[in-house]
Amino acid sequence: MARRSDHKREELYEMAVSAAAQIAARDGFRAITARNVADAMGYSPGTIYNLFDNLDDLFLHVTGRTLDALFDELSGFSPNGDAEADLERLAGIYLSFISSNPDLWRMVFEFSLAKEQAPPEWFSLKIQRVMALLENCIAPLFPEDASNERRDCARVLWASLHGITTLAQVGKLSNITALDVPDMAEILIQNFLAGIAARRDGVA
Amino acid sequence: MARRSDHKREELYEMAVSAAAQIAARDGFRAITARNVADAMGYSPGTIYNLFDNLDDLFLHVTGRTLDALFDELSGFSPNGDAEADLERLAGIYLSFISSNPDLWRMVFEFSLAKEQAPPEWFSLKIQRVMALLENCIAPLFPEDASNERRDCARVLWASLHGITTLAQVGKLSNITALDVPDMAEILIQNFLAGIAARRDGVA
DNA sequence: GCATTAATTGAACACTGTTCAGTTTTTATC
DNA sequence: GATAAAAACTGAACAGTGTTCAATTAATGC
Repeated sequence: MARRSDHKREELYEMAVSAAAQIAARDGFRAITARNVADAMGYSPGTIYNLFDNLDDLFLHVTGRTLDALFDELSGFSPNGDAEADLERLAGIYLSFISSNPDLWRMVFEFSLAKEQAPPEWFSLKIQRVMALLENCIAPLFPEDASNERRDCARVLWASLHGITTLAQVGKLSNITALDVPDMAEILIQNFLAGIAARRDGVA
Repeated sequence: MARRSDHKREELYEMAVSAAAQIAARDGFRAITARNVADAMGYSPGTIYNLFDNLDDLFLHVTGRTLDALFDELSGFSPNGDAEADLERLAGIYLSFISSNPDLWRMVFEFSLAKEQAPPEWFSLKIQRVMALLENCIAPLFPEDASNERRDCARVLWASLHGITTLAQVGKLSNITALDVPDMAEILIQNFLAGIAARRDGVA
């Protein structure tokens, strides 16, 4: 009862991550347990600890794959210079990705690493790729030498969008937040961009 | 080994909620377990199930108390009519509350109720109280008959602020979000309000 | 063919939320 | 005051969790 070698290490890794993702998508991410994933793979729990340091490590790889899927979804997008239209298109893709993978997306933020611990670099890079897309959209609103400001505004926008989506997902608040997510996103984008333009032109 | 009656029901409730809050503040909210809380109270685990339906119910009451504490903190505040200054003052109180009670605040959002289940009314009311304060701050920016729009904007602002604070707390992203929370909040508030003003005056 | 190394298991440990029969004390009734 | 009913409290129990690790087996290197 040992050493089967039906699969290579890479295959096992692949099986584990996609089994976990499937469980999360079907039964919620709390249903990802060592024994559940092992069963889905047709292996024993111990094998998972041969592939990953612990369950948190597995979670991290699942979220990594989720970020890749989002980037793939977004990579077909290219801005055409109208900041508001671009941003709303980008946000549309982003929001529909999230709403069709709610539990996978939630994992990205809820299974954070242990306190004080920085994420591995490959993980940070995955996030930066997405941020860069956003920055490109709003670039036309800024003078060329204001790259810092541009970056800061992109971050604020991203964080704000994130707040809108997470609040909507928390069932607790859904009746308070009667507006649906796309409407809220639109209000955010329109006003935030108008504000940037107005302040740039010294209107405010 | 039964029926001590050293404390009334109300006192027990109080003991349980504050023991749980203390544990969360000290060791993180994952350290709140039935046996931990019971030990801290000097009672047995079973007693907790005499007071609450289950641990989620206890969590809900802890977050209720957290919301009350926030409201108390905010209740000294009164707007003086300058929307931006008011909002930044309000956000300042809000942000400093969160940063001094990070784990308690995280609980408010991570221990959401079971899917599809609406929160009890008393819980929704606690949140609405906080929202109302925010709405009052930005009221001067809107014509009197635009109460819907005003409410929607307040919600978007709140959600956005929420996004900024949660992203900052997730250790994973703190190096990406190099800006600190108050700076991001300021960027959000300034641009969003300027946008509202500009759009109202037909500048955009 | 033999020794080494790697993969895989399943039992075990300490923990978790939750239930519930049993015990004790308080309260209500006569 | 005695007795019955109700309420409070316990601790053992159950099924689940993450994680470890000796034991077993198969593949590999020589």
